[in-house]
Amino acid sequence: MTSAASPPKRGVTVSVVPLVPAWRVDRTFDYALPVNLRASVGVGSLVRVPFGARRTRAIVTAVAEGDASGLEEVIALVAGAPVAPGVMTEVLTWLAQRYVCPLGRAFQRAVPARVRMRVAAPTALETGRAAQHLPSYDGGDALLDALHKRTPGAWCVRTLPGVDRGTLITELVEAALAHGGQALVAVPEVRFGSAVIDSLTERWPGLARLDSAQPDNERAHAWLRVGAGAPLGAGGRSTVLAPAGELRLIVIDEEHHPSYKEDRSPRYDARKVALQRAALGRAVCVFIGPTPSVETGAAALNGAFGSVVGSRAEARALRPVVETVAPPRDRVFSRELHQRIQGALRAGERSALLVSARGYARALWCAACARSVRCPVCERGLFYDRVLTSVRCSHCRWRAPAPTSCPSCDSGALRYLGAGSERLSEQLAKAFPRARIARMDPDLIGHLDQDGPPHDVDIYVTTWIGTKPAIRPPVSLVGVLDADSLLRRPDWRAAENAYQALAAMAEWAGPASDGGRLVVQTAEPNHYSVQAVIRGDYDFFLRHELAQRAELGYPPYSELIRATSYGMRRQGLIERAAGLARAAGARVLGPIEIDTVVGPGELEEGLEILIKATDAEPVARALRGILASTPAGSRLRIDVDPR
DNA sequence: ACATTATAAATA
DNA sequence: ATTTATAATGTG
Repeated sequence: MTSAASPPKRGVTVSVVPLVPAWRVDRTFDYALPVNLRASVGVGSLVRVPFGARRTRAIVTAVAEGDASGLEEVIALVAGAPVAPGVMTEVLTWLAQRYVCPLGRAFQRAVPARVRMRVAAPTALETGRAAQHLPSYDGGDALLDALHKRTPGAWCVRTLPGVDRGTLITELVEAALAHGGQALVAVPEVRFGSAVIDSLTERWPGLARLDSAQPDNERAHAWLRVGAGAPLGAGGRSTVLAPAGELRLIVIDEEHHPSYKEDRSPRYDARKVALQRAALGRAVCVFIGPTPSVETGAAALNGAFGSVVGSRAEARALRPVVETVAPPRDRVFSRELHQRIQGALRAGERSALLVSARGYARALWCAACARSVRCPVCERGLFYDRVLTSVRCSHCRWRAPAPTSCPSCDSGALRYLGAGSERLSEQLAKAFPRARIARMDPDLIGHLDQDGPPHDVDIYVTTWIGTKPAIRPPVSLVGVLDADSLLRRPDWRAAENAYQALAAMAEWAGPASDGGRLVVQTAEPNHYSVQAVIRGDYDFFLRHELAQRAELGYPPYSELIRATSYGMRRQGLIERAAGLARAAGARVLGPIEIDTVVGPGELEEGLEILIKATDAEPVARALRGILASTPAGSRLRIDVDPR
């Protein structure tokens, strides 16, 4: 950054992105860099600059020698380590373009909450242990070779069920950092802890923990340590934006997980960001998990990604016995499932039962007029909470004391329909009086911070939230009571999510050789998502799902953008968006009317279109113009790569 | 006529 | 986002 001895004293100009998330400031600004800052400020530095009538923080995107007269001067360097080194300024600029947000909002994501702290010089990582497990995977040696030789590229590692991914990821990091550089590991859902981060911490206690489970200041410190060159950082979705200037490897654990999509602006998909970052920075990007997303599976299939898989024979050996039974009409769990639970109890083994609804009853239904009690706000069915004796709408969160008589015919013949986790526990207690039954649902989950998973239970009753590896007890029988609620969701990803959820349940039940058994209550036992779990065959699922996606033109055969307009001028706004998308060569579905929940019992009316494009980026560029000039009182929300 | 409050414009 | 100029509205 220092110009040696250049007699004609020329100035130094820096271009910066002010951290101002406004469309009016969607570009870089130039400042003069005073002599005293020339040694410490470079591309990626966080600085303070005069901006309008005030001062604001900004990130440097370029440094050039030249005439700097007439420019305002940079006031100071704010953080001791760069927050966007290497290719990060390019990545953030790309992110703002693809995900249609102002530059300042994208660049804000590179800055931690607290930033005024001293950062120690980084210490090297102790590496050199030979990989034990990866070489036994097909393609594992090729991936290790690419890491050693620093051959850039993207890889899909499909792990065997029940395998400890922490060990595999440790082996990847060892190989990548054998000759220096930096690595980042992103994991989903850090709230209940992460086995992967735990094993990385065990191997390298000094790693920079970037996850939100850390206190703000420690997290910020870890972020700056990465900026200062710390070799290894690990954390949640935002880890893909950590300031590693010498990035060699970026790992996305459980790549199929929905938490990799940010749900506030900038609505980025961390997987796409990781790929883009690796491509620009010539790093290796590894997606690892037991059930890769369809997009990633397809890329591994057609050779766009390198592919690493466990042997099919081993995968088959690790699956449980899987049974499907028809959902019983007059009760919650079938005779078959009842017998299986009894069998497990006799053998002294634990069972888990998965219910799709929390609370007591999924619906309140009037036997006199055959109508169910509906939400006055959004007209959906209400579920009944017996503890609070209230009814609640699962969509808009509206709630009220439970009615004692039918709102439409005033009859007192209200029945509880569809068992929630609470009612099921009650029925189980009657059926198996000596069994110890534990219940877990979203209302109870806050209470288990320190306790961890319940171990002294015979039957564990839970909604999907209680199946997360960090909080579930080990079991040998898993019963999914309503697989059809997964398969029939009106969502183009329903089959994929159903397969992934059922495969996770099979993994929980464990191998048949250890007595593992999965019972799935479904009216569609021949659905390929169910069949793929029975066969323990990911490729079977992928083939069938890809055929569907091709037919309907969904990813990976297109990229999606969802646009939603709100406010007085929403009609005109959404039509303008649709017109621009069509002009950019995309297909547009809709608009349809939608209600967005803005508070308990509060809905906002909107109009929504779904855009299918071969490449989302030209469409995003076209839509950018509208966003910068939406009429007052109206809003347009653009979601590229919607979840 | 002047103070208070909403609104728009600009940011090197 | 924040500030500041400007317009709009209210008050004595």
